[in-house]
Amino acid sequence: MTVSERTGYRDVREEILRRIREKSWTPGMVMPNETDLAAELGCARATVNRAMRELAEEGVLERKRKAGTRVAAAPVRRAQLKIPLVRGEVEETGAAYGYRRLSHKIIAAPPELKRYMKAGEVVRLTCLHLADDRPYQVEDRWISLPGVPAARSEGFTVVSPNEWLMKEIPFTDVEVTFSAQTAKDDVADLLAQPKGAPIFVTERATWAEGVFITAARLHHPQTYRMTARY
Amino acid sequence: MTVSERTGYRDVREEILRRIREKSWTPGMVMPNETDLAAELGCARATVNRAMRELAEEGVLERKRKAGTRVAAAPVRRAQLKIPLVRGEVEETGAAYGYRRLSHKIIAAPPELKRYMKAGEVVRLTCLHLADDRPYQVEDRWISLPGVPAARSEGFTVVSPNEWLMKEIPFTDVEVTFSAQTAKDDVADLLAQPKGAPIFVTERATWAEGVFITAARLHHPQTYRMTARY
DNA sequence: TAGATTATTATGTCTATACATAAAGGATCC
DNA sequence: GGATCCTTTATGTATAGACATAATAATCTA
Repeated sequence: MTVSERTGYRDVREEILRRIREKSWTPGMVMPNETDLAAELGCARATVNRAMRELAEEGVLERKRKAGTRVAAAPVRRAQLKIPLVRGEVEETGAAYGYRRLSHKIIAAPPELKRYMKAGEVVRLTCLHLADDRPYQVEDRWISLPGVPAARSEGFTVVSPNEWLMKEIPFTDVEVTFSAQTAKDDVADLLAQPKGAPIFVTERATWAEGVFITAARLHHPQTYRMTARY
Repeated sequence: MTVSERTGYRDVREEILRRIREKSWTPGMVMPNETDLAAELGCARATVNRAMRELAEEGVLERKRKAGTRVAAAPVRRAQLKIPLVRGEVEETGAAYGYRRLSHKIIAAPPELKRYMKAGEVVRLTCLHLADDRPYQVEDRWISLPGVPAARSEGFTVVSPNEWLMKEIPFTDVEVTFSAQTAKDDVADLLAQPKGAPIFVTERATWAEGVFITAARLHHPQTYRMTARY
């Protein structure tokens, strides 16, 4: 038989959460230190450390050297948000993905990008992403030419800027913002929505090693949903 | 002087990202195993393990036992999304937080909750959250009485359901969904928005140890923004 | 040859130990 | 009283070694 399950970091994690729910440990309260808790639960300190560290990353615990670990008093939970590529998003629904470039020009960086780059040229694109030939998303895109010189000679007629950039400069740092907005007339037309329809807008800015690469504004028809689970 | 910085997991992390950006390692490609990379970089396997594990959690790498680690081919990046309490959200802007209960009754679980609970009663609430006496968010809330019996005797006139629940049942499991919707007339009125204004809607469902606790639908005026960074 | 069995391998995790480091708390000095 | 230094403490991280486990590859068997 020899059951003898030993306590792993998941067990420690669950035990901590259980004690919080049982109110043995209440928000704001300092909990035992790693060494003591490890001794109590019969495992190594590293095991307790991993459990506590992960819970702190999720916003459940607050940790400070010397001061110890406490249950978060005003918890700001942190969820993992999956950010797929448009193609993946469309294909997951079983639909066929389609892409169409609407406009393409090279211009001086407009004032809206001032936050990201002061001077220099950008590739300015508007694109349409399709699901089974029906409009799915309208994309406004700016690509920094100082940041991505190779973008000058690319037409983006076949490959979408997102996918091209993924191949060219993978795994950048990203900032994402979501908001609900009223469709401007042109966007509403493209998405086959009535004028003034609510639009779920995703704004993205990306950097590679501190250098600004690209900004995008993605417009989804109002049925769009974004899910996070934690 | 004795500089002799030793390579920590952050260094390994950066080194991996650098090689991907340099295209030494390309998407889909199998990269060296932990043991080899540790030897090459002059650190312990556990150090490489932590770096690789975290990158896999962020969606940059894909790992499988025996098969090894590869650069994600169709990466689904994962961002950390901060989910604060309404009060914190409001107070962060420097405004004074206010709360008003609009309606309160106990009813049988409506069909919209079928996904979460089949039978039993719920506390059905609508509330208004204020920033400096101006409407900030309209909340539709359902609390499962089988899940939270104590909610039956609570009036929620002073403390908002969110905060009451936080104290009563802290640190539950949550599922969040965001969408853009058109304001229904009553919600538009409450938020002092024109009819048909776009609304950013957050839907939340929470469980504690597998038991359904509560569902909420939070309506923000269209200016609302949600930011994730990664 | 198809299917079941076994070996191999890379990741997943735990342990004990060590040292680094941030920060609280106390001691000291003016 | 208040600024400065020192000590203590809990977390943060690195390491070597061990065993567990999933999944592939190789082997054997009917």
